[in-house]
Amino acid sequence: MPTHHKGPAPEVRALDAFIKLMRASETLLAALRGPLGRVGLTPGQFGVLETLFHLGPLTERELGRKLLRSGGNTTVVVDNLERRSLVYRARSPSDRRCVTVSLTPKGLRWIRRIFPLHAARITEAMGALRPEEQEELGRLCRKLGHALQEGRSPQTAASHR
Amino acid sequence: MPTHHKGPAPEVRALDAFIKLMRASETLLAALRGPLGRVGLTPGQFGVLETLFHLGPLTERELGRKLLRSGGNTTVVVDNLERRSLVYRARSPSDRRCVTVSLTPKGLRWIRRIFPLHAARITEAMGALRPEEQEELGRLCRKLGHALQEGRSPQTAASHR
DNA sequence: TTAAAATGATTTCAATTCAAAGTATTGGAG
DNA sequence: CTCCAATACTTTGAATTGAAATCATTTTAA
Repeated sequence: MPTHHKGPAPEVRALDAFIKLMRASETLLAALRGPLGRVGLTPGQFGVLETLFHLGPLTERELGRKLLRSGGNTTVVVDNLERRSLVYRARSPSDRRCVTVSLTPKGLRWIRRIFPLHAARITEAMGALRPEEQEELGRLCRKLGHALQEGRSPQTAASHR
Repeated sequence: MPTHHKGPAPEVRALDAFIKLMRASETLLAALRGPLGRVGLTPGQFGVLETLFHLGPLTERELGRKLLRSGGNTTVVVDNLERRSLVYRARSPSDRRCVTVSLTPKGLRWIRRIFPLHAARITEAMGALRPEEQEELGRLCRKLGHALQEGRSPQTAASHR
């Protein structure tokens, strides 16, 4: 059930690939939401914890940029994690505009416990593709994503580096 | 900036492909949200209009299934479109539980005008990949998506048939 | 036929999300 | 030094979401 659109071949091809890409990512996300929800985390919250886990404390701005989320959204998600004592904020002494977000000991324990399960689930899901296929998929997505960021958007903007 | 995770090679490979897939689809979606927003439509609303445009009137259930959205969500999005007189509901006479959603003349004009622009924008974005690459990407995503739906989820579930 | 189960839609609730406006802080130009 | 623009974050408003509960209707089974 690809595109139901009639038009020039390049357009049909592009729409077709686009729809399949969207469906795959939505289906994948849906498959992960269930298990994550069962431990009481949303994908957004998990993303924050995971990023802090792998990269260490970050400012909200850096977090939002890594996760491709707007600033306003980042604030809210961090709010919700802070309410549950999984992360804490500390205003930077050098630049008092910045807020550094860090994992609490509780948050660290949490993500240490959850992440392996999450990784295993992703590995299982991606197992539908052979190793070379996974690599090729990654390569194509990376190429596409990078090309798009050269003509980027306002607030969510991902300046490189 | 791939996975920052150390682990068995298959796991690193899967996580890496996963992240790139997610980023590509999110970046793509972000690139389309701006223009769509400027004409006053959210991606969800656009999805409903487009689906009705290409497939004709559908029940809410069918709509939700096509768009991989929960029933509750479908109701709300259709509510919002109905408020703007872009679609209308009609209870099915044969099975009075079902509600058929159709485009109004106004909705039809709207989607006829918007869709070509949207398609052009997608075509342009996907232009970052060569034609064969687009096809390969589509193939891989389709394979992945289909495999996932064999072990699906509850309410959004995509029962085959 | 009647009771129970299943189905389609809706409502409710909490969280996410973006955009846009607002606030505090910093750093630079005059 | 004093504004002023840029930066980092927060708030507000509207829409999207999924999950779970509810209601009406249909179908099935006893």
